[in-house]
Parts: sequence; structure tokens; C-alpha cells
Amino acid sequence: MSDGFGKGCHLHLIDGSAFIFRAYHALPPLTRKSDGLPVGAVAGFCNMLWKYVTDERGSDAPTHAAVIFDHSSKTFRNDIYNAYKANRPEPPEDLRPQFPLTRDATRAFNIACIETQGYEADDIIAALSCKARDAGGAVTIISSDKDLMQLVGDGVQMLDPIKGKPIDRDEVFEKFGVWPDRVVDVQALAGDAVDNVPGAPGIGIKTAAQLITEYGDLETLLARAGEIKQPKRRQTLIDHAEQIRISKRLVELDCNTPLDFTLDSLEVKAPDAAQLLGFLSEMEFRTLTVRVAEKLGAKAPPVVSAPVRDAPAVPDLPPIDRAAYETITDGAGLDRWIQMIRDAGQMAIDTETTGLDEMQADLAGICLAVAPGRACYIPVGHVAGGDDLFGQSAPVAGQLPLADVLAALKPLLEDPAILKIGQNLKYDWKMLARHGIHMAPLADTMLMSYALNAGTHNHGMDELAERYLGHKCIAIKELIGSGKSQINFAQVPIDKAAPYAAEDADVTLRLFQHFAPLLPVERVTTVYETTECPIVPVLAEMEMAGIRIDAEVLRRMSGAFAQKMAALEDEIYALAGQKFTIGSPKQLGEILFDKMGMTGGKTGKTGAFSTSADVLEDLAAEGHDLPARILDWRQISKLKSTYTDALPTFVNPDTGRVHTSYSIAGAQTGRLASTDPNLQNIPVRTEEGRRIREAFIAAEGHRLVSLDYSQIELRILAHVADIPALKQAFREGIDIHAMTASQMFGVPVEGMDPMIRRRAKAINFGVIYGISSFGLSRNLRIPRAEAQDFIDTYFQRFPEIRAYMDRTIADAKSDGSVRTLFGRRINTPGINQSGPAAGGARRAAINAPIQGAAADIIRRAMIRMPAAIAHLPARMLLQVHDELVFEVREDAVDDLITVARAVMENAAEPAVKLSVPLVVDAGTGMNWAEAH
DNA sequence: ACGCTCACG
DNA sequence: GACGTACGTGAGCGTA
Repeated sequence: MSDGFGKGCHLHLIDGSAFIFRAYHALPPLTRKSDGLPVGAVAGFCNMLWKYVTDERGSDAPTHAAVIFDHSSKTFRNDIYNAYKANRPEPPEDLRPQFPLTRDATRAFNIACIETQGYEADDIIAALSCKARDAGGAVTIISSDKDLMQLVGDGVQMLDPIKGKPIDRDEVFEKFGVWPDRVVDVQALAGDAVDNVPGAPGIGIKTAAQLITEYGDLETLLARAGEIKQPKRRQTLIDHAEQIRISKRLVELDCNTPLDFTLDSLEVKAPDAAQLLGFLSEMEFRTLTVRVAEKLGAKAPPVVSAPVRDAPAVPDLPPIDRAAYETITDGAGLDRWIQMIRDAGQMAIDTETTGLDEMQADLAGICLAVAPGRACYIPVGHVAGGDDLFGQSAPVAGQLPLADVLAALKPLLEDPAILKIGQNLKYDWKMLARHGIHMAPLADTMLMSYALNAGTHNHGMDELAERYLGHKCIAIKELIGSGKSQINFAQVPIDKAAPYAAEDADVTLRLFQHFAPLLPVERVTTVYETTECPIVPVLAEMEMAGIRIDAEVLRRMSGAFAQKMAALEDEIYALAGQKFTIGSPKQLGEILFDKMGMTGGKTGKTGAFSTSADVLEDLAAEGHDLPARILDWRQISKLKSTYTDALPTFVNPDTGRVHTSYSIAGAQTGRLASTDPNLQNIPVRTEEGRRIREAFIAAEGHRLVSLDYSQIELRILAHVADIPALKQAFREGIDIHAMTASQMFGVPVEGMDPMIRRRAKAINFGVIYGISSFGLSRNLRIPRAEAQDFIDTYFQRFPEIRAYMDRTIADAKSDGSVRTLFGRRINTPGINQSGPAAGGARRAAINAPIQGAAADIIRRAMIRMPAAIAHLPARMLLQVHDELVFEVREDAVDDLITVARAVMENAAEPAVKLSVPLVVDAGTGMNWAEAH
């Protein structure tokens, strides 16, 4: 062949079997809708291949590629050692039929698909690597299997497909303690429980590496085993020499595995659109089919029936056609649309504005849609491109006046018989509220997706459109650019803006039609109707109210902090013996650990030293001064940059107040999140930090009132896990942590050692988070075994908690989701993973119903609050997860506390009758520090 | 853009 | 038998 494999070529070898198992464990057990064929692993496999194929690699792109599979479980290694891989469990029932399908998938992607009877994939990969390397080419093995690491080096590298991280000689050395050419020796000694490679009993990787390093290689070691000093180790090696040699043959990969094809035949070919799409649609992978079709510029074949959860069959809709949208520039056109909306009884609406801060942005236009494909754009604020000499831009001619448009739409927008459909309607609600329009009733596609899909994916419109409509929206960047040259939406020419804007309304309407029927099917209608939608106007009003800030106080604090930091910096440089960037963990780590030789481990990921407060506190406790000063500096620096410096920049010049924005669908559990600025993490735990709250002040003649739920998550735990001891303690109003300590350690509550109570408190919190002995030991700085003892005692004393945890995990596994008391669903797609990720998914699943129920309760309180306090000169300003902050005229403080407390304490009812009381603590003052 | 660190519940 | 671990967030900084 003229262009045969050789120098300059790059061969990619994909470990297909590993892909399959990873896909199987990462995904819920999907089945093909039409016949129930299990296809979850195939789906994951295809997604991974597609991601691999579309990955941009530039000059590193492969010229040749193959996916290699294990042919069967019996290989030549079983002739060497018949127990080889004997304790491997059989593959799960529903995975087996998927093996041949993954081969079909590989061929459909037009990638060479290789397997050989009697050999493992690893052997074929080894043979191909050797052959390609000898021909002068480069090889990348896409796998993280440690058994393949012996092949690394000399033009052969590995690539971890999950982390996307190359594995080179250094990584291999880190793992095995020897270079790749001696890896088999170490493996032969250490053995492998998973593959049932015996090795030498009692010798692990560490010892093996040490021995090999000392003696050079395995044969030398075995020959000179008699010289080993440690008697036990010496005897082991002598007694098991044969077993070790067999082990080596088991782990050693053979470059001479027969291959019945040439390297040239592995040349990379573009996928054949028809073949690939045919396969994907036959598997009924709707989303992927659409995505692939789009990328290949082909028409997606119809997918007859779609996978269940992800994408139910979409009714026949006209395709999205941006040319079909109208631009409304005259009164007659507007009237016609108003009539259409009245006839339809619903409208999708989206406002286009000059910025993202809805407190300050101006309206550029409004888009409406009444049916899929029927959408319009009403420009009202577009201006000519460039600014004139005075920084003013001239309005573009031919637009309807803003006031006229709003006057015409107001009756519709406030008509209780017309449903307003939007994506993130809080934004549009606030824009319109500034013009005196109070939209109702509302339907929000973002919140529908949140009710259905929390935990599965995010809920931005572009993502939803791609996922559920198979449509890629115009990116806003294409219109307004990005970075320094970014313009605002009003400066976009109307003919460019209209298709983008109208498309948003069209897409929103289509998403609404997609989601609306799913809410009852998935039993999330109640959550959506009672805790998602009604919170929109409540939050909008809170955000518009804002909170008053004393910027002068903050500025003074900044000045004081700056002085303190300067002094600390001098001290730090002196202690370190040099100047450096204190804020750089990298430089700090080098100084502490390399230069000054303090002891502290590296972290896994980047290999950098950890300099977190945890580590520095330990060092400080050992008597080092530098880490202690660094901790001081960090604390001040944080307070200054994040709070005292930043907060004044958020003061709105028109209102003189700070207006945060709450994201309703941001957190997976139902909690809100606060941004721009985040007012949910204002310091409180240290005295110095707490003083920042003094700058949050009430308006003239007013007070701030803070009401917060006491121990709400533990109370919920007591209720849902049905723990009699805990419930009774809450009913009797006794100190819950002291009670726990008393039960665990058998000491009386009276006169308890605070240390013991602290431990019980840590365990109580640990339970909510899905406790582990490791976490508890770190938190309490006690040995792991001791932490484990505490946990054992705790579970013994409160067995209901263990039962609750097991139940929750089982639910998550069988349903793919967990629910709160109020029916909120949080999906748990990672729960069936294996490996380290599984632990995290399990803890998240345990925590979600508890944190989520607390979030539901305070949401319910917030929704009822405006009506409950309407008769009082008071308004709700902030929410901090279990706390509500109000601004009240000073003569109405007591009334407000009485009313608001009642609303909060009864918020679970009537939906849920809790078996423990909810208790709300109140505080009041001129500022937030006093009130909290 | 990403990781580290740290503020909150 | 090892893995890496408390749950949920957002912001500022340094580094790439």
C-alpha cells in the first residue's frame, strides 16, 4: 500500500469492554420502548463513541483507530492457571444481549471492531501497540486499565477516557513504583484479587516495587531470594516462586498475539451518515439521533418510539422556521396578535433587554408565541448601531412606542383567563413590573423541567431545546458578541434580532407543550403548582425590594482590613524569608513544603500541595508560625475582597439598596441560590466576619427582623425516619445534641462535658450528610476507628436511621430518584455507578429528601407570607435557607414576629402533618448583626 | 476556563 | 481490596 502505516501515523486503540461496563453502570436501565430490549449500555457506549469521534484533537488526531473487545471469558490464560479470573461475577442478565449490539454500534460508527477467540482485548492491544510502534508510528491506548500500563513508553501512551488525562511513564511510576518495563514484575508479586492472579501472599504493590527496585528484576529477585533480610518475606518468595512465575505469565501481555488483519485496514474513515443514523434510530435513541444528524448535516430518520423518561414521542410539529416569524411594527399587527392570544387563551412571552440586571436594564423588545411556529417580535427600544458624540444612540425608526405596546398588552398579561408561558419568568415578571404590569397566571418551562428533571441536567432554555426538541437555538453571542466588543441587545439590527427573539418564544411554547403532559405522569404537578410557580412573584418582589447597605461602614472596614493585611504580609515575608504571592496556593505550597520542609501530603488531582485551612491548622497546631499567619491573612483577605470591597459595587444607584437575584432552579434539592451578590453567605461564624452584617441596615424608622427555623433538618429526619427518641426530645424541647450524647455515652444531660456534646452534634449533622467514619474523623480530628465506634453506637441506639438510609438508597436505585415529604423529586442518575463516585451519589441521595423537605417548608412559608403580612407595614427581603429577613416599621415589629412566626411554624400543613413541632426563633435590630 | 479556597445553611 | 468521602451552594483569586 502506498500510504501504509508508518512514521507520522497515530493509532488509537479503544478498550471497548471497559467502555461497555462503564456505560452500563453509569446509566439507568433503559429499555427500547417498542420491545423492551435493554439498551442502556448501548446508549452509553454510543454516546461515548460519539463524544470520542467529535472530540477536537487538532494535530493529535488519529490516522488509524480500532475498538477492541474481549471475545469470551475463556482464554489461553485459563490453560496456564485455571482459576484465572474465576471470581469474576457473570455479567448482569440485562447486559448480555447488549454485547453484540455494541459491536454493531462500533461498525455503525465506521470504526474497526476487533476481537479474537482465545485472547483478551489487552493482548490484541499489546500486539497492535508493538506493531505500530515498530513501524515508527505513535499509539494512544484509550483506557485506564492498570493491566495495560506495562505497554506505556516509547511512543505508546494511555489516555484516561473519563478524566481525559494522559497516562504516561510518570503516572505509571506513581501507581506501581517502577517504570513500565518492570510493571509486570510488580504485578506478578503483588497479584490481583480482581483477576484472581495469586502473586506472593502478603506482598502488595508497595513491597513488590521496593523489592524489584532493589534487585533489578523478578528473575534476579527470585534467584537471590535467600539474601532477603526479613525472614517471613524471604520464605514467602522461596516457597511461592513457581506461583509468582505463573502470575507473571498471567499479567504479561504478548506482543505476538496473532492478528489476522493489517494496520492499514484500521485507517480512520468518516462515519457513513445513513448507516450510523439507521443504527441509532433502530435503537430508538432519539436525542443522539438528532444530535448526530445535525452534526453530519443529514436528515434525522424518524424514531418510531422513544426511550421512556428522556424524550417521549413528540407530536407532529411544524419544524422551527425562523423565516416564518413576524416582526410587529404597526398597531394593526399588534391588534391582530392580541386577538389571536385571546382566542388561544395562552401566550408564550419573552422580553429582550439591554442587560442582564433586570433592575436596571431597558426593554428592547417583546416576543410572543401562540402556537408552535407562530411567533412574533415587537421591537420597542432598538437603537442605531454607533453612539453619537454625546454617547446617545438614536432610536431606530418604525418601532411602536413602548408605552403603547405595554398599554395594549397589559390587559392580556393581567387577565386571569390567559396563561402566560415563559422560560425563567421571574426575569420577565420583574421587567414588566417596573412598568406597572403584574403578570398572572404563570407557567414556567424552566420550573417544569426543574420539577421533572432536577438532578438530571440543568434547565436553561438552550439545553432544554436541544434535549427535548432536538433544536439548537441561536446563541446570543452571535448577535451581541462577547468580551470587550460586546454590544447590548437594543443595538442589534431588528432584522437580526427578530428571528432570535421570536425563536425563544416559539421554543418556550413548544417546551411547555412537551412538559405539561408529563407533570401528572411523573407525579410532580403538586410540587410544580404549589412550590415552584407561586414563588416567582414572591421572589420578584423581594429582589425588587432589596436591602439597604451602609456603604460607608463597609469602606471603613475595607481600610482597616487593608492595614491589617499589610502588617500580616510583612510578618509572612519575614517568616518565609522571601516575598511571594500569598494568595497563590501553588507558591505557598512550594514555600511551606519544599522550601521549609513541613510535612503535608499532596492532593490527588493536579499533584499540587493542598494548603486548605484544614492543612494549615494542623501545621499551626504543630507550632509553625507561618501557617497561622497565613490563616489570619486569608480570613481578612476573604472578608475584604468578597464582602467589604464587593458589596458596595452592588448598590443600585436608583434605590440605594442591594438587589440580589435568587435562582429557583439552581440547586438540585429545592433550595434557592442567591447570586449577584450572594447574600446567603454573609459571614456570621467569626466575630470579625459577623461585623459585616452591621452594614446591612433597616430603612429610616424601620427595623430588621430575622426569623429562623431551629434545627429544621434534624426535625425532618426525626419525622421521616420515625425515630421515637428524637421525636420525643423535640416535643419536650430539650437540647437535641445533649440528648444524643446522653443516649450514646450514657451520661446525664445535666452538667454534660461540652466536648461530648460537640461530638454528638457532629454525628447528628453527619447523619444528615450520609455519614462516613472518614468524614467524622476528619471533622472531629479523632482516629478513624474511634469515629467508626461512635457511628456504630449511634446506629445501635437509633436503628431507625440505618433503616431510613437503606430505604432511601433502595428507592433511589429502583426509581432513579428520591422524593421529599412534599413530593418534590430529585433524580439520582449516578446511584448505580460503581467505584468512588458511588459513595458520593449515595450520600447525596440520603441528604436530598431532608434538605429538600426543609426547602419545601420555607418555600411554602414564603408563598403564604405576602398575604399574611399585607396588613402590616412590613416586607420580606431575604431568604437564607432556614431564615427569613424582614424590614418592618419600628412600631410593628412585634405584630410582624407573631404573624410571620405562625406562618413559618405551620408551613408544612395541611400537606404534611409533622410528628415534631417546628420552632422559629426571632431577633430584631437596626442591622442584620443585631437581628440574627 | 478551571481549580483552589472559603463564606453560608 | 482500594478508591476517596461528610450534603447543598456562589464568588474571588491565581494560573493556564
